[in-house]
Amino acid sequence: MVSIKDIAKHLGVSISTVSYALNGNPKVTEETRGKILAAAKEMNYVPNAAARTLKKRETRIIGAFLTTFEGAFYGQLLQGMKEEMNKRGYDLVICSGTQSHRMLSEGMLDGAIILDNEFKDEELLQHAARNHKVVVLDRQLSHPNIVQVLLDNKAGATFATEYLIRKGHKKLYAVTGPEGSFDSAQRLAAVRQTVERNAPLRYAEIPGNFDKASGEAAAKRIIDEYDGPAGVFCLNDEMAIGVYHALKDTPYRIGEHLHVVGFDHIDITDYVQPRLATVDYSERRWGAVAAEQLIKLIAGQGAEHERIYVSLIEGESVQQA
Amino acid sequence: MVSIKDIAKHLGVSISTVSYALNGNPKVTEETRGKILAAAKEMNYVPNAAARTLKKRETRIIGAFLTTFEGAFYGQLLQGMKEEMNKRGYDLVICSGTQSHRMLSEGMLDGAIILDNEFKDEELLQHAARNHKVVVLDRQLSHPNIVQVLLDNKAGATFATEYLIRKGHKKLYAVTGPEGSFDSAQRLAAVRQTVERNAPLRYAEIPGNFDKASGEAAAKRIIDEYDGPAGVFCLNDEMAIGVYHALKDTPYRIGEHLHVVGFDHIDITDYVQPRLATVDYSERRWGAVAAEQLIKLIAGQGAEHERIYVSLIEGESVQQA
DNA sequence: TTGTAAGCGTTATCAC
DNA sequence: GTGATAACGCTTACAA
Repeated sequence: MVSIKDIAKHLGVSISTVSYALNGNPKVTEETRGKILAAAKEMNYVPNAAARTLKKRETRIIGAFLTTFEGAFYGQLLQGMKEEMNKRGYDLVICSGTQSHRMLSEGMLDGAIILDNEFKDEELLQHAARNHKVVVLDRQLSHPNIVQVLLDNKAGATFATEYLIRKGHKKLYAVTGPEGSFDSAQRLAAVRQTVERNAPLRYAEIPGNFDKASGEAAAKRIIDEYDGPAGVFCLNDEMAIGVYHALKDTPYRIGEHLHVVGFDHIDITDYVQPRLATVDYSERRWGAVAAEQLIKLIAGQGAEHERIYVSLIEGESVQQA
Repeated sequence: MVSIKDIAKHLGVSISTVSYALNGNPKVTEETRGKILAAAKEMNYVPNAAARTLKKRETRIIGAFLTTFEGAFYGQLLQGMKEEMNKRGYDLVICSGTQSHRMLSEGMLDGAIILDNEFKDEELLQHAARNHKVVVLDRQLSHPNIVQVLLDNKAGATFATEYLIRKGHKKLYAVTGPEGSFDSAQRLAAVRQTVERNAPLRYAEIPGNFDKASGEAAAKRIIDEYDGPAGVFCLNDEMAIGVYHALKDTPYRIGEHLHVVGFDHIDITDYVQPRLATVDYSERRWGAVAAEQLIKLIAGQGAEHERIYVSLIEGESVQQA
């Protein structure tokens, strides 16, 4: 590998001159800079990130941590992050799994955006305590080096539940997310509150997992105990799609027997028949805001907790009771 | 930041002893190792990746390069890669955009998997020439440091086209991918060959872009010139979904006026009505094989070009003509 | 304007 | 079995 030392030797200048020239330091004359740049190109010089990082203690790389790469969910979010980071001279890499946590602790990343509830609070706090910067998208965590950018789950779940009630439904189900999910917990709390406010209503919760399979399972249970039309709020769209799937080979129909609302407005919701009512928000914006706040945090400019607003999209999956 | 030097000082041993202990070198006695490990934990020591990389010239991180994070496509593929890499002690990060190419050239990555046709052949060859290892999923490239793991596009496209023909369709459309796409080019070539073999047929190509919008546009054009049922092979599923969307508010029906086949078997194909016929393959396997070959390449064990086999999934989107 | 040199945190080679 | 010490490639005072 050719290093600045090689260039220096080749040109008979010192390595610091080469370094200055390469970094655009105005101390070096246009002439020498030109020569050095030409030699660098000619010799196929590429800087060594490890050496630079060791010295400067920054990589200009941000990591986004996801629980898994699977699922139709994250595209726009990541794209929003990436564009925002690139604009500001940072690169984004996407990581998943416990193994990858070392990249954070070992200093390969200038900051992290967390959307992975398997990442332990404690680990994040410890990381923050080492003066590293973190944005969390999936929990509340109080530390000067941590900023939250959270969905307005409460508003979304309230909209969805009120929508079912407004349409005259007196029997409601909520299909929940997995145990540790912050989003699920927040949404569920809002559902309960709304249900109480509109008492009396029949209301039951079915534990789900945010995946299609658990949506199907929930649908089966609902059918089993069917005694008239019911409103079903799946706390995310994937599970709602599971409900559609489960009903396919039964006499039960969405928008007639089961009135379904989802959450997330994933692509497929616009394509299923009948169209799924869901809670919408801009994934892209979510990502962009998270990126923006993280960079502010890194730059030492006061970053602030942010909330991403949501809205209800009505659909034919819910009809008047 | 606490370094091995600090630990050494704290314990009154030399830094080399600390390094040996931390790296499990059997030279150091159990006793000293124990002390050192305890001190390291207590002092909150974390190794510095930059320093290690500078010295060892390896990161044990692999990068997968994508054109974009958007689209419902890559989840299983990446998951397959990740699991395979983790098994072998490597980490995977996902990168996108030209900016991120520096991570490759600057040595932050031990290898790369490329699925991004905006990545120039020339750049990859140059990288390979520097003795870096690359697996390409989206092109053919001949170099000892480059291995191809490609979909069997030819088989898939042939299956799809023959399926339409077998169902009695005499008027066929192919909706293509973007200009530079290797997959699109290969699929299209197979379609043409199959069409020729089954002459005479009416056959037209509509340029697409592998996204929904271009599928919708294609559908509009097909409707405009409609003069009887037609078979439409969309060279990927996303465009096929676009066709579904475009027909929604028209009198034309999938499986009646337009008989549609896609490619990729993305999740949504199982959920749309009528179910979309498509070409299936194991994304997960594709990722796993790519990872496996890359690691072989890095280890200097003869890696080989691989082909990922595909199969046709029939669907109600195609009916007898 | 350019050169010298220290140092970033490791690993690894060599003595002891 | 342990300890000095020289690298790895770069940035950046400071000296010339």
